[in-house]
This record gives sequence, C-alpha cells and structure tokens, in this order.
Amino acid sequence: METLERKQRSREQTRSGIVLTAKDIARREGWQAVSIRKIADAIDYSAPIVYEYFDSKDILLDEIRNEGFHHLRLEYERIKKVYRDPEKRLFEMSIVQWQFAMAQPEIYEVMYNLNGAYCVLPVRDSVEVEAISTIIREIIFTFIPKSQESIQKLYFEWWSLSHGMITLAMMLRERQPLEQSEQVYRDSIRRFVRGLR
Amino acid sequence: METLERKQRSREQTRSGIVLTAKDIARREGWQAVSIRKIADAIDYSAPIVYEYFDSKDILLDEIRNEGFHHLRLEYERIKKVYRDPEKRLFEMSIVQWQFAMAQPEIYEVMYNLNGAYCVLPVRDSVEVEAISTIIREIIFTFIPKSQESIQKLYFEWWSLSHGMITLAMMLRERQPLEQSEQVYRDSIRRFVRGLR
DNA sequence: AACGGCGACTTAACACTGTTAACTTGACGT
DNA sequence: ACGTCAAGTTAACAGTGTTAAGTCGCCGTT
Repeated sequence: METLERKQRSREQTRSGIVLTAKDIARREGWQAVSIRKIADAIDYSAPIVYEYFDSKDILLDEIRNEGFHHLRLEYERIKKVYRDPEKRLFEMSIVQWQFAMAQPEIYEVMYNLNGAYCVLPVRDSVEVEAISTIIREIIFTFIPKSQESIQKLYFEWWSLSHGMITLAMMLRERQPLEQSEQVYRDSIRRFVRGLR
Repeated sequence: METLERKQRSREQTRSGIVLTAKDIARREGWQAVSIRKIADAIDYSAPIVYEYFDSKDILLDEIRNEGFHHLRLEYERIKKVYRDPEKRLFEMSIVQWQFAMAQPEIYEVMYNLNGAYCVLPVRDSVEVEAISTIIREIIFTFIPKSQESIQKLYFEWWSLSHGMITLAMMLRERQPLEQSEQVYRDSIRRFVRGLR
C-alpha cells in the first residue's frame, strides 16, 4: 500500500504542478498565452495527461479562481480575529484586497475575467464568494444593524468601490503611479467606512 | 470617376459590415466566439478580405472600442450643452454611462477587456479617452477649482465608482436585479456629486 | 484580335488552440 | 511465457489568426 500512497502523493504533486504552471505562464505572458499543451510541456507530460486532472481548461481556471477567493477569505477571517473594531476590520480587509490584487494581478484577473482571462463557469455559485459575502455583510451589520436589504446595498457599494479602483488603478498604472492610486484608495475606503456609522 | 466613388462607397460598406458583424456575434455569443472566418462568412467573403480592412483582429477590436468611447464622448458633449449646473452635468453623464453599458454590454466589455474580450493595444493612448477625461475633469474643476492633482484624484474616484458598480452589477445580475443595482448607482453617484461642493 | 497587366478574390498553408480516441509500452500476477 | 491493466503517448478533428500563392475576369495597348 506504500506504492498507492506514493502514487497518491505524486498525483497531488502533478496536479498542483499544473495549477502552478498555469499561474506562472499567466503571470509572465498573460492569460491568453496559457494553453494546455504549454502546461503539459512544462510539467514534462503530453497534453491529454492534463485532462486526467481537470476535465477542461475551464475547470482548471475555475479552480485557480476559487483558490484566489479562498485565499482572500482566509485573510478576512484572520483580520476578523485580530481586530475587534468593525471600522478597523473593514478597512484592513479592503487593504488586503488591494495588496492581493497588486501582488498577484494574474489571480485577480482570472477571478473577474479580466484582460484575456475567461472562464465560462459563473462565479456566483461559489461557496468561497458566498463566504466572503457573509463575512463582509456581517461586519457591516455589526455597526449598522439595518435590514438585510440595506446591508446588501452597502456591501455592493463597498465591493464596487474597491473593485473599481483596483481595476482602474491597474489599467492606468503607466499614467498614474500605483502609489498615488493606493493613496486615493485608502482615503476613499476610509471615507466609506466612516460614513457607515 | 463614378466607378471609383462607387468603389469607395462599397469599400466603406463592407468595412462597416465587418464592424457590425463583429459586434453582432459578440452580442449574441460573446467576444470569445468572434473569429475572422465567422465575420468573413457573414459578409460573404473569404477570411483574407477582412485583412484588407483591418491589419489584425486586434486593430478591429481597437476600432470598436474607440467607437464606444467616441459615442460616450458625444453624449457627454451633448449633456454639456443641455445643462449648465455642474452637478446636474456630472450626474447625467454618469447615468448615460450606465445606460450605455446596459444597452450595449458587448461594447462596454471590449472597452475594458472584460469577459473574453481582449485587445492587446493599450487603451490609454486613445484621443477619445483623453477627450472624455478632459470633459469630466473640466466639470469637476468648474465647481471645485483646486489643483490639477486634486482634480485628477476626484476624476479617478468618479470613474472607479461608476465602472466598479457597472461591472459588478452586470456580474451579479442573476442574483441582484439590475433595477436595484441602478438605484444604488444613482444614490452613490448623487452622494459623490454632492460631496464635491 | 491577341496580349499583358492589374485588381479582386479565393484556396491552401502554417503554427497554433481545446479536446478525444486509439494506440503503445512496460510492469505485474498467474 | 502469457494475459491484464495502468500510464502515457501519438494522431486526429475542428477550429483559431495570419499570410503566400494562385485564379479569374476585365481593361487598355499593340
């Protein structure tokens, strides 16, 4: 049975090798350059092997995307433990979102189907997105206990503000330095959070 | 020389036929389904003919994108003539942007490289985008004559808010009705505009 | 009237893409 | 030594962007 375990482990390794390679190509050449054959070459296999781990390219992209949302969710939960003040919590979570997008733009791109990354599977029915949604809405609720509908609106506002600034900052980064965009981001988020009470 | 004029006109017609067909396929099947051969088939030509009008698919997409920005710019200039109050102007321009994105989502997608639309050519060095930027910044300036840098920041804020809400509203439209998103959009824009004075 | 050239257009090709069926190859148990 | 089975490969299909080469008919010249 050792052999089986060894086989299992190697399966896990090649699987994560596929994911790692996909992200690596995306980071260096953009998502449009990510192809099954290129991934297979990089992990020293032929293309059909990739299909033994992911039924389609779409499912591979979906996994990477969910990995991204999962990472974000863990960060949010960490912040929730560290800080008690809801204002501080929401602010720190916003900052984490910015930092994540700047540190791993290719992941952020696949999460939102940006710049050549295209995943047909809808984002909406993902447990990770749902979990993130719940965390943020709970925080908003803790310091404005309004109706569910109002909370949803405020969540939508927060998400839009953050996502809009992140995508435009990336798009305009040649013309407007990222540090300046980040400053505006921090100010805007702070103002939004203040406005909640 | 009539023949030449006639040829010219027919050239213009096939050219716009290409653009029209590309947008039509994008609207119905998404940008990922737009291919040169499919366009050529639709206008009853073979694929290489398309290359006599557009040197590459990228340049075709760039033209459609600029067409979108141009349309938006004309709308902004129209609004500028109709209203004198800067608050009203900025609000109406925001509404136009929303309506444009909802009426022609495929154009909005190619303008921002969204959902499978991917154009390598950078958006930034487009005269249309520059013109729009100038219009909005001028309006912001007319009722807060601050430094160029502050104006740029406020412009970035406005653009982010609008773009973020539009993209997320489209993304979440199955889960959150567009009418509700539009209401939040209007409220947020109104609040932003009010906050300017 | 025959010929040359030219412009409009098509076919064929190249190197890719995602995806699947069919095949090879080598190790293991009987 | 033989059959089985899993791991992995090759080959193929239909499609992509893009370009070179070829066809075909018209028009002016000799």
